[in-house]
Amino acid sequence: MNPDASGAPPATAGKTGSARAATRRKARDPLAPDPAGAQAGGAGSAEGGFDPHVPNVDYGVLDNLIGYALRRAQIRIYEDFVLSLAQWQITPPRFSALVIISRNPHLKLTELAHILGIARSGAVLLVDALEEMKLVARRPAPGDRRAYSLVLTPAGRRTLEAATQAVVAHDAHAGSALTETEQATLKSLLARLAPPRAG
Amino acid sequence: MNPDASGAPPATAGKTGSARAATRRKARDPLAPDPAGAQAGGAGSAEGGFDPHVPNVDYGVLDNLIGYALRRAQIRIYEDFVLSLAQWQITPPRFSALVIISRNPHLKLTELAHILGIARSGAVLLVDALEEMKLVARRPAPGDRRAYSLVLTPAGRRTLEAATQAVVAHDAHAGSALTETEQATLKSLLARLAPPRAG
DNA sequence: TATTGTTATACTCTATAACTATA
DNA sequence: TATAGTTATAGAGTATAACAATA
Repeated sequence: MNPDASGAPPATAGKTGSARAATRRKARDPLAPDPAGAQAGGAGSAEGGFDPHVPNVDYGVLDNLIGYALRRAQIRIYEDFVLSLAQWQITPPRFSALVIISRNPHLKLTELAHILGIARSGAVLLVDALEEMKLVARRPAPGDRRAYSLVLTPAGRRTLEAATQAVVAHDAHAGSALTETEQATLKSLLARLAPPRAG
Repeated sequence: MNPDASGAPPATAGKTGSARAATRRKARDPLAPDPAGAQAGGAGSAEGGFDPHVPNVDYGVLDNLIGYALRRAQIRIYEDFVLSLAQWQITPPRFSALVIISRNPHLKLTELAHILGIARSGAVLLVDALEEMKLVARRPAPGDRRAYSLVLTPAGRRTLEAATQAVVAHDAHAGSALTETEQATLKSLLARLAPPRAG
């Protein structure tokens, strides 16, 4: 199934002495091929590449919905976000993971999964990729030989710093049509949207 | 590949007299199984089920980004949106398609694909599902025997009306913490976000 | 030759469930 | 028995490319 599952030899056979001493395999490359150009509906997003708001089309209720306006804006920004990180082979989930690991070192995989809101199995794949890129390292978790303790490598810190600059610039561009005050208003309104359901 | 590609017999062999007189096959069921409960990271969304904002976690830059606030809000709303349509087996892309077809009858498949921002092949699958649900019909396109003309069936109109009510209610709930004025402000700010890139 | 709808195929992302080694 | 990480498998969504019928 995996394009490189074929002959990839056991990489790091003998590890320092923690967890599974697993035979890490190579992770694949979410944005390497991308023969088309656009990203939104392609590999990176999966959201459904909605809505350039085609002229002379009646969008009906859709145009009255906050949710739809949100979605539209989010898709536009998301595309650009992906592009701004493409040069480092960093996808949005990877970026989030790097930031979280950076600010909360020594998380375990399960904790990372929980924070990112994904399944553990997904976190494994994510960390596999980041580890192969030499940005993140699995370290033995003190006191629990089942677990890993995730940290950024020096290269990871450097890359994250550069990527963060790009992201911040991207975000500034996204909001560039708004004043500082308006941006603050927007954030505060967004935070008050769809209050977490009680049930 | 398709779970029900096995024995599904040719449905409508002889059609009225347009397009391919194709042998339509059954479409699958995006939200029928859903053994878990939550939708966000599951089948419906694909966005990555981010971010319940776990306490005692440092989110670093993420908390300063408009894009991230947007994403967060969008995911929360999206989950709820999916749930509010689940009883009709209508997913967000299906809802959009129904609305678009309703407001712009007699679109061709290719036009629908363009409006929705998806590939033609995806539109085929989408319409397959809606047709099988008896909500949409392919009619011969006058003047072009290659093409179909998409219309809502009576059942499609009824279902769309009910679903629209649910969606509107959902949207009202999503914005319920905001005043009317604030909602208007939010929409206007969103519309000004990430202006379509010139290039 | 171009276009419409279709089909086949592939790839990404995510999830669940079973498995292992620890606890 | 429960938990951490892993692996296998499956399902939804999208895309590209090739094809038949028609323009």
